[in-house]
Amino acid sequence: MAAKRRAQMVEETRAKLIQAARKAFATKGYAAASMDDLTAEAGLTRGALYHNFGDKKGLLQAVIGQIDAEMVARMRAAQDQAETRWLGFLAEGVAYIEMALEPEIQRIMLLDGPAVLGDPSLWPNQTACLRATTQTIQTLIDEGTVRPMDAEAAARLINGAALNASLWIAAADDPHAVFAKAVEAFRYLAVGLRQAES
Amino acid sequence: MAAKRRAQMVEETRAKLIQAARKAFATKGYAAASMDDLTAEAGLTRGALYHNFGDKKGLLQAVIGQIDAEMVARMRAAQDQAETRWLGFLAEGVAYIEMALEPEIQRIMLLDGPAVLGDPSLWPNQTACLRATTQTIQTLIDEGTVRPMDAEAAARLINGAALNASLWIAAADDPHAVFAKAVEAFRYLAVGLRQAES
DNA sequence: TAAATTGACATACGCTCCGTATGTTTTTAT
DNA sequence: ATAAAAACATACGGAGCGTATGTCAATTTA
Repeated sequence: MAAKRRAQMVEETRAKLIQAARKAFATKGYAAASMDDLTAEAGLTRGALYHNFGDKKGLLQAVIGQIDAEMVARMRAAQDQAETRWLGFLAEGVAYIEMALEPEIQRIMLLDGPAVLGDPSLWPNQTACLRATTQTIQTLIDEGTVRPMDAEAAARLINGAALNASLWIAAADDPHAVFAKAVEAFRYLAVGLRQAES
Repeated sequence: MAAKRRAQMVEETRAKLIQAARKAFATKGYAAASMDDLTAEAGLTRGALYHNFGDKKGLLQAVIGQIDAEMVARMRAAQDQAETRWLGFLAEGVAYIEMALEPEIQRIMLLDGPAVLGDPSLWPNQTACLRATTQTIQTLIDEGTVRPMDAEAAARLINGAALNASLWIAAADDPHAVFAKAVEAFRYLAVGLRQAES
């Protein structure tokens, strides 16, 4: 039984560090988050951190990987409960906007992540979100709902539009009203992708 | 004549610092750019920097203000030489994508800027680019080319799409091919904004 | 024009923080 | 049972930011 204790303990400390990092990065931002404070709050020291993640950027990567997985799950959920594929695609976009409204996701995934690790498309995970959107669009192209075009290109632009919408909403005085405007504009934009009726 | 010498010298040192900062921020990134090295290359010390810009973020703001002005000028130029307003709008978007391909703009305006200063919509300048796009869209709405909708919302989503397109292109192995795909997708998206023919 | 004051910039200091190098203890392997 | 290795803590050095203080030129005032 001691054979498993080892790996389990390691997994626990990694989880503790990631959780503490999520909190610190989200509230203070990556640059202002102190590794000493961070590890202390997890009941550890910087030694554990450097042993497990190499450096500060490594820790950020781990945090991003965790959040990314959660985002994909939520996008799938939104898509699955839509009636048609097209509506599922729209729901996916709206779900993305909603997620990007959360301060934690905004700060870590949208602001600090790209600044520290470079463009998300180069990340190890390849931002699973983007893959999900690309796959959805490809399916819509195959079934003739969307014009024949590069699915990844469409996914990237759509994601970018949704992303900026979120940043806008988050900074607004009246998020609710702005959210409505953004979703309306988003639907119009998406319509541009559709195949002209034959 | 000595009355003007003073202000002129100040303006020169500010210009020197901003130029050195543009170079350093663009090549090393904001976080990795050392104020000591930066000012030394301008033939000055950190004293001048803190006196003129308050702190490191202040210097970044000044740099962003300068670049922003240049971007607006280029977008206007692209729009002015188009035949119709609608084509001018598309040209504006393409121009934005092209500009965002430049490493300096990408690093400073798109990555470090938002991460350090927060969302661009909260910047003092209010990113003049966005204003330009909003105004263009509003004109198109007024003349009936574009559906009645919130012009700023449309501008933000369009800008976001163009932005992500640029980041994608910049990270690609074959930028030229990807650029073509991105522009195609961009045009389709934009069509979604157009008024249905009556 | 001479003295005083303000402004522009340089120098010096302390503080925080990151990364690494070196221990120390517990587990795994032989 | 002893050697090796892993997990984590402790200790050290270096870099960088911001501030406080100093200095010199330029502008103002008398």
